[in-house]
Amino acid sequence: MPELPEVETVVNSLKLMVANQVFLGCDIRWHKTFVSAENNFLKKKITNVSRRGKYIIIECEDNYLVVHLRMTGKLFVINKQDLLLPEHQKHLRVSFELSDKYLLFQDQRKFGRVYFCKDLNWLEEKLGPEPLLDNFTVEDLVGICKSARQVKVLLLDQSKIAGLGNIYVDEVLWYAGVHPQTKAIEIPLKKIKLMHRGIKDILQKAIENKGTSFQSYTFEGSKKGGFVSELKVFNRAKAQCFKCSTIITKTRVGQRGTYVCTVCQVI
DNA sequence: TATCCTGTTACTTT
DNA sequence: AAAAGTAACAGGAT
Repeated sequence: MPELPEVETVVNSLKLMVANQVFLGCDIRWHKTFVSAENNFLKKKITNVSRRGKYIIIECEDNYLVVHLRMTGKLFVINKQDLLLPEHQKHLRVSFELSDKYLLFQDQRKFGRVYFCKDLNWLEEKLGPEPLLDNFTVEDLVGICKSARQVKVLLLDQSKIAGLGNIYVDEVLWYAGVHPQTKAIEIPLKKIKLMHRGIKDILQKAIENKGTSFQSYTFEGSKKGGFVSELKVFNRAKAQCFKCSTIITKTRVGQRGTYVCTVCQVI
């Protein structure tokens, strides 16, 4: 479910609710979810919540709690008296007791992870640039595209560019008129510029709509993002292309379901 | 009932 | 370097 815009939405809502709250307790219900050996964040105050790629970073004084939602993770805050409600206990993997709230991590498929760490170097080492920062330029994208890999697979590689997932890569490539199986090195500069524009604009618009909710993604427990109605190709198999009316087809690229207009997006 | 599908990532093999 | 396969999981759709 969650790509950059969804993670950003979760971070924005969390920020307001957990600022200055202190970690009082931690209840790990599914052992594999909490990866780190250390966990001495108890008694520490939450000083900031931010995002790097698809990772949520909860800063507590000089330490960090890092959360990756993977496919079905949900991270949200509830009032203390609501902990035992069935909808909160369902798929609950970790609960953190805060000063006057609970921070819950639910995860149906158990792929999500929570890390405790003393620095973020390991994240910086594995993640490419943040696409929404002004310092992510067309030249950066040109550099990334100096590769013979299929462009969709390349854009999904978090070490090349951070935050894009299956939905937004398909949207960007449709916007730019690039077929997902094009070898990146063969994409003309003109289209790389369009991809760059698409990455910035589509992610930004998705954030404004609080993300794309298909099956499981929600924020603040159960609120849904509204970007589904703005999608141009993703999940539109057998529907008409908004540019040329051709029927959108679904294929597989890099083992991922991929939506494409074979007329607008040529290799 | 059985099989296939899913918005992620890490690891191994080819 | 790139591609392909597998694995981690649960549950909805076909």
